[in-house]
Amino acid sequence: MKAKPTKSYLYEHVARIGKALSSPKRLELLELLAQGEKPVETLSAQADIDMRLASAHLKALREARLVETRRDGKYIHYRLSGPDVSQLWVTLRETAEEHLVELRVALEQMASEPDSLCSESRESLLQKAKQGDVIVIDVRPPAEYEAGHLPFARSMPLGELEKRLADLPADCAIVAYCRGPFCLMSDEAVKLLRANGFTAQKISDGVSEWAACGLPIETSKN
Amino acid sequence: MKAKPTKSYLYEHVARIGKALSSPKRLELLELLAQGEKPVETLSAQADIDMRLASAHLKALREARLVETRRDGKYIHYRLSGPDVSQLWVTLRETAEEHLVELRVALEQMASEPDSLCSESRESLLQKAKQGDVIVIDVRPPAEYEAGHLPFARSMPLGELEKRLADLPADCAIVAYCRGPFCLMSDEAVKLLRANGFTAQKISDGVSEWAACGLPIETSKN
DNA sequence: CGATCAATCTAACGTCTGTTAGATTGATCG
DNA sequence: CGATCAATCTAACAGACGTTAGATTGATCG
Repeated sequence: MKAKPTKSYLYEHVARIGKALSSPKRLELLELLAQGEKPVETLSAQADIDMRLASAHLKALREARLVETRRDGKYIHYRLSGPDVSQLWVTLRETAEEHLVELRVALEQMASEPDSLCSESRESLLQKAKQGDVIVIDVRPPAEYEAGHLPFARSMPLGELEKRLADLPADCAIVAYCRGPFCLMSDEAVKLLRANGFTAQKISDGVSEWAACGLPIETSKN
Repeated sequence: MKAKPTKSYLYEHVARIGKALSSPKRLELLELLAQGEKPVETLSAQADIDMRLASAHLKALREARLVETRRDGKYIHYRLSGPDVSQLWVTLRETAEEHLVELRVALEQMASEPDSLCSESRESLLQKAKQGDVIVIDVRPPAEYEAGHLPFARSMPLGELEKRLADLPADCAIVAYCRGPFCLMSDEAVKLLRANGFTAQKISDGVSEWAACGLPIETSKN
């Protein structure tokens, strides 16, 4: 006769996921991975931590089965182990924003371009983008754009934006987005665009938030 | 000039929520609270832990703003600070079930009545319950039923079920539910009902899971 | 008032966790 | 083959956490 697992055994397993989500660095890595598969080196650079520390945190995430790995020569690429992980991150972040006032305050203080948030609904924005009434630009690194981006969005990495201003129509409203509400790249983009006479706004959504409410995501590579 | 909070400050706040979800006992308390407001004494009894330990864990949950308190005489009642907390618990549990094989295996092993899971969709079950084609019974304690239950469900606490078998029609299919997939009460109910000649099945949903997919919840007290 | 009881507070303990830094593995490439 | 580089492993430390048990608060009630 097999010993039946106890009830607390079930909660212990769920707590494994909770533990994985209990470190700020790991959450930052998760959000970066939500932008697409990346090697450890890139992750440690983008999260601004030592590669050995990044490796340790990624090991913890892997043991909680939230991420998976793929070897490619010298590089080991990490990716989320499913779209539900990205959904979990969004739910967790939204719950934090809902209940922690300090977080909402901090978010406001960090915005260098207040009042730049596009007030439109996701659906109507999608419609306008389709009709060409607005230009939606993705200011993340090209690799992240290729891994998945909003429909009708053009890749316009923040680093190259200044050089490529001429590619944008001066008479059309521009809406920028980046990795999500915690990412400041779209904010920087709006600042730059406005300084050059463009009509620009941002949305706080990243691909995770967009996908979390059931809207489609496009990929460029096959 | 005010010092702007850094980016990692944002993740630290989200990690506060993650930390709160990183302990098995706290998760158990959260699930109990998802059934409705309860005093510490009840929580510690139902989670089978010392009241002082329960109090410590509840303090951690309160500091993460996941629960709130209300004083009523000698008793301090705890409740979830919003429906999104219950939603977060469901999302966390589902992610764990999706990615942790050990958890799925343990769940199967713990069921004393396998193959008792009702295969119907939530919507069609709701429809049948409305028409009286099935009897839906809520086998949780009465207080939890009163705090919120599935539409058309009858309160039939597990402890009183045996005495009240006569109240149930012998020719009608019965569907039992309890606190959720981790709760064994509905399983016990099915066992008891079948032993007495009834046609009985269970659903793994509790009110949290039911509400999480947008279906309505009824309350009895005003 | 003093007794009772729910709940929290405090101190103590062993354990776990995040971080750092050095050593090691494993694949690539000249 | 040795050099290089990505990534992991290991050891070590300080700090945080879960648990236990005794002391304390705060409300009720005879």
